[in-house]
Amino acid sequence: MSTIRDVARIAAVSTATVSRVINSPEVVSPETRNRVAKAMKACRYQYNALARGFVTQQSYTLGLIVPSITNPIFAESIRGVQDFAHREGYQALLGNSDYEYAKEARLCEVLRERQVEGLIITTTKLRGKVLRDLLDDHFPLVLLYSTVRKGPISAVGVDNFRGGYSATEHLIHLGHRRIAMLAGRFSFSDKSLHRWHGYKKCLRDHRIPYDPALVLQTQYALENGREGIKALLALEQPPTAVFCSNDFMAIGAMQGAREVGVALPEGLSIVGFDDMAIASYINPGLTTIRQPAYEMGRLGAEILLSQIKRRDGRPIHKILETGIVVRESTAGLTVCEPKRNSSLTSGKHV
Amino acid sequence: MSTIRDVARIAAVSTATVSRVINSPEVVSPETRNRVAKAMKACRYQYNALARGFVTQQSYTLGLIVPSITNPIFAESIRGVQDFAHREGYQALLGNSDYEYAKEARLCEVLRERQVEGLIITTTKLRGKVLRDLLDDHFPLVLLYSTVRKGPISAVGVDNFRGGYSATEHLIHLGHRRIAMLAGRFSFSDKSLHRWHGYKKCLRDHRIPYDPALVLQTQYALENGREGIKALLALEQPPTAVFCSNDFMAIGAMQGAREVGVALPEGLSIVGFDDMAIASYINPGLTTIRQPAYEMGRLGAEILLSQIKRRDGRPIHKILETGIVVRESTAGLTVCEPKRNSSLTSGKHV
DNA sequence: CATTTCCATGTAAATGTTTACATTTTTTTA
DNA sequence: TAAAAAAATGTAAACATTTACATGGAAATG
Repeated sequence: MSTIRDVARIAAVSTATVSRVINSPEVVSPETRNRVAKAMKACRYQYNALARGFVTQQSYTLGLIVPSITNPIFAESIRGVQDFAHREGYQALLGNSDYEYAKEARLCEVLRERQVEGLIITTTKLRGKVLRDLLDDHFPLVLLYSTVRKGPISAVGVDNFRGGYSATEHLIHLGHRRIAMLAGRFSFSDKSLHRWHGYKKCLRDHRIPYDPALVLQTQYALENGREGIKALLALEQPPTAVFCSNDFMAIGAMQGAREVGVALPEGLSIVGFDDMAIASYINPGLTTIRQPAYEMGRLGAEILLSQIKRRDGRPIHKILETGIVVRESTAGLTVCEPKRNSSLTSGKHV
Repeated sequence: MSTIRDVARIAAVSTATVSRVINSPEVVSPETRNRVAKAMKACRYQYNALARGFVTQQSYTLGLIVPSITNPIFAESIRGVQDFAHREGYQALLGNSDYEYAKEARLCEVLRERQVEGLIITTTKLRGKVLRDLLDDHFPLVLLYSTVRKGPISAVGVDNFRGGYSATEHLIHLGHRRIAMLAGRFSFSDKSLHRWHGYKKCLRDHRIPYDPALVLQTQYALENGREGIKALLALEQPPTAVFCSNDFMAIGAMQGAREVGVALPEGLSIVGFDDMAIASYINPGLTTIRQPAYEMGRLGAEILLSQIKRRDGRPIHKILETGIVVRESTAGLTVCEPKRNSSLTSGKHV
């Protein structure tokens, strides 16, 4: 691979001049500029951005850690981050934590070794060594899908409490009283915890007793929704509606309900969280709480880059709006409950 | 940020020794090793992997370009690439081409400037300047979701022809004769082209006349499937079955069919391609051609890294197996066709 | 015409590691 | 115990750029 030196030799100028035609061509005379351009072609010169980063002490790289790249909601956020970052000349090194704190920690380490200028993390543990170390070093950092609204770390997220509240309220307005929740594990996901708080508060506001048996903590995948709903429907007093911590769980729950013969939405109303693109394409269409995933990523990148530029800035916290999207997976409580229950216990349905 | 030099000074050794305790600790005496370790702690030393890459001329980074990160099938492949790459100490810089050749070209450029040691690309244009340049420079390169089985570029993919053939054959065996295809645009996607060839060949083998009116080229997203199927169902002689170039289109087609009142699967059988995780969770479950997406990514990374290690190696081509996964979105031709048609033209259905 | 200003270019140091080679110290061998 | 071998450490150059500063010549100014 040829270097700036080769180009300089061929064009009979100094390396400084070559560097100048690359970085500020207007400052070098047209003739030399031309000569250098030709020399570059002649030796198939390839610019080395790493070497530049090495001397300018800027890698123009940022790190991005999400729990699961296979979840389209995070994929959208990744797009948001990349779109903004690319426009500013930055690239992103992407990592999956798989909702595991150890992987998150390891990723932080290798990304920092690679001199990322900042990190965007959807963290699995808000009070862990990872974030503390980053903070101690005043390392530019933005939390995504965050629940924090103040404190030293910049963060962008949505109002999960309110999202949980709206979801539950929607179900209550439809006449439901026995409302279950399929929640992500609170220990990995403070988001899920906040949604649960919203759910509980809404029940209380409507004088519906909270029944812990109706709340199941599991993981965020399709199969967890499927198994979770089966467990709930097998209860002595099964729910007539369920609020799921994300759309995967909700879609899993739909399938699980179908498998035990519960008709949707008559036999069970389901609300999800996220509003992934596919939510309006499944049958019945999924009622869900919309999160502006792309926008969250974009904004996260914007905040991070501003933070990188002026490292003394105050932390920024942004809470984006969610909204309930009502589709066909939720319906009023019409069917006679006892009947459904008795048929459920018999284990066969139509 | 403190450097190896600071550590050396504190531990009263040379920088070479510090480097040695980092890279081959066994070669330095336990006492010095200890002293150096302490010094590192003392000045909060952070290893700079970029500086190392600079001197060793290895970035331990590879570039990965996919058409759409929001498609879970590609997300799975990304995971496959990352899992293998990380194990070998590599990181991946990820880029989205959005199925646009210009973006693909631009990404190649910036990734090469960043000294990625190799590229894994799901290309949108097999015979373009991008790949030619890469090839001319003997740049380590692996094509993913590739249709090529020979030639100078390493590639891993599936047998798209056969996939298209199986999908069509399945529909024919169910009794369908009017089988449409919702295809990705052949100009961006040679995969789609090959699937179409499989589809045509299968029709011919079963003496079913090929009707170009039943083949629609569109993009790969949900809404394209939805609109596409509506166009097809509005034909004078609508299809009774449709083979879609990916699962998004198929799921979109389901929704589109529902919207014009066609019952699934009785009124229309649908076959997808990919077998994304959600395919077995929707209703009806999607019959589709399975692609080993994760494995493809993993294998691509493996081939690329082997290529990086010995750059003289012969190109490697791997064709992975697909298989049809039969679910509920396809059914035998039972309903009387004319009846459905007449009701279709009236525009209202149950 | 002498001085100042400006423009274009060159010089050389700096960035944080690794590593071939050299040197010193310790251990083994005869 | 001297010589040889092995182990531990040091020296310094190299990697591809950028950039502060220097330099020389041309244009502008008095």
